[in-house]
Amino acid sequence: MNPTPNPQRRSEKSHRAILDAAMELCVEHGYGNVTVEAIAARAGVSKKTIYRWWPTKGAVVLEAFVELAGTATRFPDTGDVVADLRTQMTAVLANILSGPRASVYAGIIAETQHDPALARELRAQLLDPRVAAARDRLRLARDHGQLAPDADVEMVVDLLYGPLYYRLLLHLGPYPPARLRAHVAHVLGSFAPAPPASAAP
Amino acid sequence: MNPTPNPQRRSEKSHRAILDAAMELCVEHGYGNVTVEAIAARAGVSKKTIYRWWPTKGAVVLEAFVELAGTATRFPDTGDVVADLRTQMTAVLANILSGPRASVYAGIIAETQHDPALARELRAQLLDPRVAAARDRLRLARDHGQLAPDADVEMVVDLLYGPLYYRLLLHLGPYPPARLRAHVAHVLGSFAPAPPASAAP
DNA sequence: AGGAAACGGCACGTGTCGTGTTGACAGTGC
DNA sequence: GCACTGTCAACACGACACGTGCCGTTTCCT
Repeated sequence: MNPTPNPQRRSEKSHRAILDAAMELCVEHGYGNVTVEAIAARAGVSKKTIYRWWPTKGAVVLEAFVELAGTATRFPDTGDVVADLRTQMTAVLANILSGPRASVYAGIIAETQHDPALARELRAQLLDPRVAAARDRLRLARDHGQLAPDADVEMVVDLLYGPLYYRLLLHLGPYPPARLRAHVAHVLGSFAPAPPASAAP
Repeated sequence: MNPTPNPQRRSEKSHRAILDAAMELCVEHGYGNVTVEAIAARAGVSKKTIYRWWPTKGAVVLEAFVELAGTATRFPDTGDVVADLRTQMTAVLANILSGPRASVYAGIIAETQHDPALARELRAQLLDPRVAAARDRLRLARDHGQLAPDADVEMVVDLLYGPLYYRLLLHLGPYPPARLRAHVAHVLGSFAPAPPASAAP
């Protein structure tokens, strides 16, 4: 079933051509209208070669996406949480959650709804590392007194990123940068440490 | 192309059987593993009959879902926004965003990523009315002084519902009821009117 | 009562999938 | 320098679901 081909003998040229062709075709025609045959044709590659290294079309496009997204979504640390989160989320919005690649990303997420293996890959390669990094950055801010000591970082991440995905996947319109600024400011402000001595339930 | 069949002559028996069969099969085998042929077979109906009244499988399942969801997602008005929102969102979570029907709903949303017509139907029949109702309820609360006068109700809705869809569609685990309570309380608390005379940017 | 129209049953052409087979080619080891 | 091993492109194939067309039958409005 799975002869596990030898990665050392893999043609890096074909590998690159396949990833490039997959991303190009998805941007041009939309994720759902791209077939494995079309990717193979554009890459000048046999369909068999694609199936040798990836289980499905979704896995191919996911790898192309991970590669693309991996570069521009790190969390800076200038000492100001609000500014740093705003910087990172602006980059995420610009590169992934809006523009021509947003619908491709949405297509991958759609595919994970009926492909558990792809869902695991999406989490393992894209989501989990970034969520962990976001939590780390928020914990750091909490330790430095920029967030309330009892702030639930998991809830913070949900509140920061949830609405972005919600609007993307439910076609509720884009998230303009100005709105993103207000969004980040409000969420983090709602977890600010109490200035003197008072608490609101 | 579209002879627009006469709704008055429609067989209500077949109509019901199709919707029931569609929902049953989706819950049993998962949205993605259900075919129009299977729905027709289970309903004791010709495939042609389904295609006469719906353009795609997604439209059939969406109608079944709208019918099911329409009953238990109204916004009560007891005077207490926090309690009312918690009540409504608990119902949404119990009936739609968790349990056996959650993955069916996720499957429909997935399909909208490459079916613009279905996306419009989803918004028109499910999302827009409920979002509008939520905004109305929040504006009422704002008028009654339970929310800050400058509270952005659109942002409130995004913060309330965004994380729920985010966790569903990205397979980040369910939203336990206790967490939902804390979530609603925090979000609405973050828009509470300032008690004496102070403002936090 | 009559006729139009929706109905169930069936068969068909299409497109995509994922696999199988073949012969050409490139890297490694003796 | 030569055989070996495994990847490569090319093509063919069966399986499956889609969406449509045609049939004779049944249902319901006028």
